[in-house]
Amino acid sequence: MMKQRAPRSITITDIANAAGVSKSTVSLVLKNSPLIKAATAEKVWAAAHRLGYVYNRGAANLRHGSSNIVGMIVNDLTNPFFVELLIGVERVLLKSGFITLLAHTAEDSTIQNRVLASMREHNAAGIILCPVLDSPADLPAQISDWGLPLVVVVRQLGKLDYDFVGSDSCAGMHLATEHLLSKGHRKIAYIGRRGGSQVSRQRRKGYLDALREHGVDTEDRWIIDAPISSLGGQQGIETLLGLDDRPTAVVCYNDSVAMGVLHELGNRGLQAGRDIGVVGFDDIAEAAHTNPPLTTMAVNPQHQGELASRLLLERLGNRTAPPTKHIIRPELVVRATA
Amino acid sequence: MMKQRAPRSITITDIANAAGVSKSTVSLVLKNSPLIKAATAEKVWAAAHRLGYVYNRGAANLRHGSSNIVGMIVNDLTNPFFVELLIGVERVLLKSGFITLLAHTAEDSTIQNRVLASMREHNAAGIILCPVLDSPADLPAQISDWGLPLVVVVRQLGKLDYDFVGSDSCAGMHLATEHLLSKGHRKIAYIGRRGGSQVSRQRRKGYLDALREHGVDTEDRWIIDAPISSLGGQQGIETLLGLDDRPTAVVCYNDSVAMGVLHELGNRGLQAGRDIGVVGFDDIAEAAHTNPPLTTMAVNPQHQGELASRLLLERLGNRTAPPTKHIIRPELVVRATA
DNA sequence: CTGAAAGCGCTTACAG
DNA sequence: CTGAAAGCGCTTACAG
Repeated sequence: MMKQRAPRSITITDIANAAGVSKSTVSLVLKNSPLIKAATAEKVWAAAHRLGYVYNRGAANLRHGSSNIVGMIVNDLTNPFFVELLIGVERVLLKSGFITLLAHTAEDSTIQNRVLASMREHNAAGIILCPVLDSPADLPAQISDWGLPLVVVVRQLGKLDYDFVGSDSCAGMHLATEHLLSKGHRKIAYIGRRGGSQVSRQRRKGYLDALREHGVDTEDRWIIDAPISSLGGQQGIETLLGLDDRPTAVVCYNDSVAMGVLHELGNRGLQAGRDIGVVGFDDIAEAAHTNPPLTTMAVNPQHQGELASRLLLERLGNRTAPPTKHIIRPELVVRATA
Repeated sequence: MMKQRAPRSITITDIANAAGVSKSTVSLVLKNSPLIKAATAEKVWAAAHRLGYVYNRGAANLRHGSSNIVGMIVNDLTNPFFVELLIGVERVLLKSGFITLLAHTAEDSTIQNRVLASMREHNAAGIILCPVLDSPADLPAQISDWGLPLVVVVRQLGKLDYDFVGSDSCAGMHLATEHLLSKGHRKIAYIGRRGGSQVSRQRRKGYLDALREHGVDTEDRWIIDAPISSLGGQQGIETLLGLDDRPTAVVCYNDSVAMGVLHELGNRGLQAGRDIGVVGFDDIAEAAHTNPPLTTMAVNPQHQGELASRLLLERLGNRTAPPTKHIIRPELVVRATA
């Protein structure tokens, strides 16, 4: 393999000279303009290939003041939910001729700000943002004021006056809890974040509402404040099992938490579905392959990713249309844990 | 929130006018050149902030013929191994002022080619590539010939005459198999791809070598050809359990496969570690939280990602240095499954 | 210490 | 149907 300093690259001027036409003509040919005579176009293409021409998208972007780069900002790639979301986003973007500038904030708002600034400097065509937990409510407005088309995913920030794709956490948890209720459970615990984000509050609210509507009491001790992760699930179920008045079922903030619960149950020789009911939220791909397979609420993250990209693409076409919201209604997927 | 057409953006010319200096001076100030008098610099910064200036990195890149975009091409984000790798890559790149253009090929070489071309058009500073399975052996040479600095990760392609970060699959599987041997197992199966990539062959070779060296026979039927996924693991162990002469342990191509095995075992009321030995490969984060916790070979994907970025950064600084290879030696992590 | 000028590689009116 | 010219926002010698 030859390693070498990148030689001065071939430009449309080189092609123009080689083909005996003007730069303008070359430019027109490259974008398949119908203005150009077929014979001329052929000559130009031939020269371009012969010279090994590579289109310089940066230069073109500078000239016409736009770009085909979309910034995707994700807070937690450690959670498969967001990976599936990303895959959905990437797929439709690529198909539409866009390319994805990815940033992972790891729930750190300093990184989020830095990354946003960087995407702005790179003149991104638009942003798909899954904001970090403590994002200011006016972040969407701010980004819009920069002139950057934006779609927010998963986590709502303040009032929904921007394009948004997410799921109905409250309705989902309501359904999940009712499923447990319908299976005869009356002592139903919850593992998730107590305070914090809208999503957290909505999910807990769905759980609480369902219990109340069915006249079922809950113990405050059964509502566990734990990190949103497999580890959080482990700790949560550990606490619950240590109680003298144990719940018979538990609804988990999401599948990651539920997987932690399943794991800890397994450690203790207990089995979800037989010894204790467990339901998750998200229906990530692994949920079908846990042990035992997880009953959960499907929100189709990949589809949400696709929706988000399409929304952004539409927004690119019409900057002044009123904002669109896609709120996925979660669907119960009954497997073995409840 | 005000939605509006992006107004003509503020440029250094605007700042120059506002601050009463020349464009050249503004440019120098923006890059903190020591040439400029402090008082002048201050005046310029003030004007820049007042006007809400945003640096146009594309224009700068065009002018000085470089960029701070690094292309990262990943074949399977569905496998947490690659996500951890990506996180490592992203972290050091961001810290060094670079930004990651991500592409997910989903093991499709058409997408890989398209994405490579796109990154070239975007004038990426360099590429970190985890190639799809059927990539041509001369792909690294080709990319280098384009003048694009490259580091290949995980999967070696042809001869190693390029920067590379990966792990020693053969040694790793050798260790994994010896661990099982040391636990008294003599009937040891393997679940992975039979043909295919270098990595596949190396892993199988490590397994076979270890058995041979210890004078232990294997049955051809115990070497299962299965997809590299949780599902593949399920299918593999299903086949093995259906045999009249069952193995007592199984070494898995990677943790995803092992997790499938664990799951299927659970379905049948069997327990890894007690009823059958299981060892994985990669030590992804979940491996510590499977049920039971997975014994596996640690190769620290996040660290590999960091190494890859650093290698690329070094390569950017010196295009002619001889290629560097980092081959991680896998380490046995004994947990509960063997 | 600062400014005038040229140019990175492209596109876009405008002529003809 | 094609070409000459201007310009996107920046940086880089070169003067002074």
